[in-house]
Amino acid sequence: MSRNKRDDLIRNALKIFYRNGFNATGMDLVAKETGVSKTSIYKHFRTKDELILAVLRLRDEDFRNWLFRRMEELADSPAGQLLAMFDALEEWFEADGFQGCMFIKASAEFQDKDDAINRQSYAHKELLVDHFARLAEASGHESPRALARELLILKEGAIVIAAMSHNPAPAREAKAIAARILG
Amino acid sequence: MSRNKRDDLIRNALKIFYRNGFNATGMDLVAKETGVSKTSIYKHFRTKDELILAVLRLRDEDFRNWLFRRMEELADSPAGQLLAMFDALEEWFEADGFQGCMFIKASAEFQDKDDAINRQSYAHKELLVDHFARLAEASGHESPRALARELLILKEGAIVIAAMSHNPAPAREAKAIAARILG
DNA sequence: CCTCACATTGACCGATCTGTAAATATTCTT
DNA sequence: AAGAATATTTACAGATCGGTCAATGTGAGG
Repeated sequence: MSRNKRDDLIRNALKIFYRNGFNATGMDLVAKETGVSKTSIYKHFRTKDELILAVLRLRDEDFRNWLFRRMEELADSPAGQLLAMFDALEEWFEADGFQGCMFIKASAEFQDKDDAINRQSYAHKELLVDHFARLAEASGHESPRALARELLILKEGAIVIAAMSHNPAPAREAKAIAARILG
Repeated sequence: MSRNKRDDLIRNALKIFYRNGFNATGMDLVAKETGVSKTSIYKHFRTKDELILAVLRLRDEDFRNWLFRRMEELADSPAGQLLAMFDALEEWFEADGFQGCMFIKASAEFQDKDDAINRQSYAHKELLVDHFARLAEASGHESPRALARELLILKEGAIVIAAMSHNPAPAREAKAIAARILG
């Protein structure tokens, strides 16, 4: 299987897991929907967990690329970008197929502290904080790390409530808070 | 089975589902750990989903009772109680067996918009908002509902990050934000 | 003590779970 | 084109899934 086909497999598996959940999705369904037989899948991933980890790596890249680029498109200054994050989130919440944060859901289903899926899910959040902290520092804020962690809390809270309520409003509500702590 | 035994069953099932997850916990395990045979369980709950709904009803009562009482114990004024919520959360995050919010996890595993489990999970959050809004109104705040929704976002964000990172710090960080928007 | 209603049980059902083995296509090298 | 190496498939294994049934245990009323 070429690298390309393997990437297609991961990308298709991502859609299925995001739509259906991890434990609720059997490998038979993954095989059927991706058009790749189970044996071939297991040639490249020793276990279902390894496939999930590969899916989460792809999701991490995709999501950070999308979010950071969108923040740049929506604002010029670092502080403006941090605020614009919530506009980007609102677009996401309104998009077809929005089902909440894949990492929160992965962490919820694989909640063992030492589970690789759990650790990798939190690593994604740490990468977000790193980026927020860089922007906060560039904007001349004192204690950029603390600000970055506060923004992460706002972002995750907005995602969780938007996903549960099927309503994008939490993006604006979180933005209102962010505007106050950024000003 | 007496009402008492039925309640015991629900309470024990709660512990198992909270520790193990919903889809990952089979009814055979529930039967074994509660000491009640599967047939007896299914006499009282027609499906696993109905048992889960009963578990979530109990959790809703338990959690709101605990949180609201703890807020009252920690502060007198309505505004003080809203701020003290984050101290109560910190205690929860530090407690043995803390595994995040059961409703967020239920919503993550049963994400269908029309799923009863999903709707009941969000209903719990709405009850929290109602209480926050009453306190916000009693504290003389303008737009108490908006403030209540903002506090909910802070609370959920703190829970999610605390659960993923196995670190209670988000409680203090969320409290710092709350102090600013309450002042 | 006997009976009847009910609670509870171990065994079981078909479906589905993750993962694998043997057999078949396909591709690459020479 | 021949043969080695690699991909892929079908079929299946053993375990577990949610849920059920026939048989047993139990307690109250006569």
